[in-house]
Amino acid sequence: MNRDYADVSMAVIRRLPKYHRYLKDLMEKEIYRISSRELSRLIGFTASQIRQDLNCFGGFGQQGYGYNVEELYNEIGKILGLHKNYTTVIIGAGNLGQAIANYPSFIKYGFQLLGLFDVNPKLMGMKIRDINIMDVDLLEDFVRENKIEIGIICTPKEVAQNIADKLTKANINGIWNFAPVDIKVPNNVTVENVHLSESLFILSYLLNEKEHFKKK
Amino acid sequence: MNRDYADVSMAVIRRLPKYHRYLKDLMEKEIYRISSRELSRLIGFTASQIRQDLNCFGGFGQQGYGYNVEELYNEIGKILGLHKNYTTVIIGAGNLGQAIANYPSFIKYGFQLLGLFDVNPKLMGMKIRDINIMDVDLLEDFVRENKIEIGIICTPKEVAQNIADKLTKANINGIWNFAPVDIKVPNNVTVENVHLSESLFILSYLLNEKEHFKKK
DNA sequence: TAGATTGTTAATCGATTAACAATC
DNA sequence: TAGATTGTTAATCGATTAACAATC
Repeated sequence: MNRDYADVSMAVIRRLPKYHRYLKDLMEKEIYRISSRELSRLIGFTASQIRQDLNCFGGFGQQGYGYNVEELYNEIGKILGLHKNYTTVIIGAGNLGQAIANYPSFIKYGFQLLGLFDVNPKLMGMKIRDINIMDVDLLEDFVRENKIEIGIICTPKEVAQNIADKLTKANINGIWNFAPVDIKVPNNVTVENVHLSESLFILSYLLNEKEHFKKK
Repeated sequence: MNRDYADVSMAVIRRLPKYHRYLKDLMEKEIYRISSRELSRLIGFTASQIRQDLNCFGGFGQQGYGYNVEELYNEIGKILGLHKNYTTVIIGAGNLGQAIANYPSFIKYGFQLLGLFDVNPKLMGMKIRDINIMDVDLLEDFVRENKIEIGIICTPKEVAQNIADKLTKANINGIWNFAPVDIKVPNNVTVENVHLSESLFILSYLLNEKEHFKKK
C-alpha cells in the first residue's frame, strides 16, 4: 500500500479518470463487483496494469472476489478530489467559454462557476447560467475577494499569458487553459492544458499514416 | 533516416504539434535558424530528445548550423498532413459544436466545414459561418454524397455511439470525438478523443496532491 | 582550420507485463 | 476445502538521456 501520492507517476494518474468513468457506467448497470480481468476487457488496459495502478493508492480489492464497484468508484473519486467543491471563473465568454460553463460534468462534479469575464462590451451584462458576464478589468479583485481556486482561460492565445499573470497575482490555485500557448506560472500554480489543435493535428497525422507508409 | 512512419511511436507523434507551434512562433519572430539546444530551452524537451524525435522523420538539420526554422516548420506540417484540406461535418450544434466551428486553428489549417447537424428543431435553418444547421436524419446521406472525411462529434454521450455508427456506415475516415465515451469503430476508421472531463479531473487531482502528500 | 551542432549508438531509466504466492 | 483473484515481485519492453564521432 502506497499513500504517498507524490510517488505515483503521471502515467498512472492520467488513467484514473477513465477508471472513474467506467466504474460509473457499471454502477448505472447495477453491477456490484468486478475483477481486474473483466475490467480489462471493458476498458482496454491489461488486468496486470489495472491491479498495479489501483495498488498505487491502496488495496481496494479482495482476493478471490475482485473489486467492489461502488467502493472503488468512490475511492478513485476521492483520489481525484471530486468529493470537494471548487470555485471557478471563466475568462473569455465566447462560444468556448459558454460551452465550458454549460458542460455537464463540469457542473455535476462540484465545479462552481462564480464569474465570467470578457473584453467585448456587447457581452457585458449578459447572463450564462445566472452568472453575469463582467469586464475583465474586474477579474483580479473578483478572484481575490471570492477566493477563486480555478481560473479557466478561454481567450485567444494573444492575451492568455496576461490573464494567467492576473490570476496568479490574485492567488489562484489552478488554471485550466484552453488557449493554444504554454503559459508560464510560478510553481505554486497548477496548469492543465487542453490544446484542441494538437488533438486535431494528431487526427490529421493518423489519417495520413497509411499513405506515409506506402511511400516507403 | 527513417521514412517508415508506422514505426514511429505515438509518444513522438504527440510531440509534433508542439514543435509545429513553437516553430510558427519563431517564424513570426523572424528567427531563421535554431539549434536543438535553444529549442530545448524554449519548449522544455531535452535537446537529445528533440534530435531523436526529428530524426524519426529525416535529417532536417545540419551539423554546426542547427535547423532551418521555416523548413522544419513546413516539414512537420507535412508530416502532420496540414498541407492538405479535409472535408468535415459537426454533429451537435450546441455551444461546443459552435465553438469548434469557429475555432481559429480549425479554420486556418484547412479543415473545411461543410455541414452542421443537430436534433433540436429550434436550431434548424440557423447558420454558423454560412453553414446551415440540418437535421441529423440527413447526416448519413450528406456524408456519403459530399465525401466527408472527418466527423466531429459534439453530442451528449448517450447518442455518440449511434452517430459514430452512422458516420462509419457513410464511409467516414476519421472521427474527432468530444463526447465523454469511448466509441467503437472498425479498424479503418481513426478516432481521436478530446475528453474534457478527464482533463478537468487531472487538474482537480493536482490541486489536491500536496494534501495527499501531507497525510502520509 | 576550429567551433558548433547534428545524427546516431549505447546506457539508463521508467513503465508495462508476466508470474505466482498470499488469501479471501 | 477448492477456486478465484488480488497484491506484489521479477522480467521485459520501450522511451529518454548521455555521449561522441561525423561533418557542416
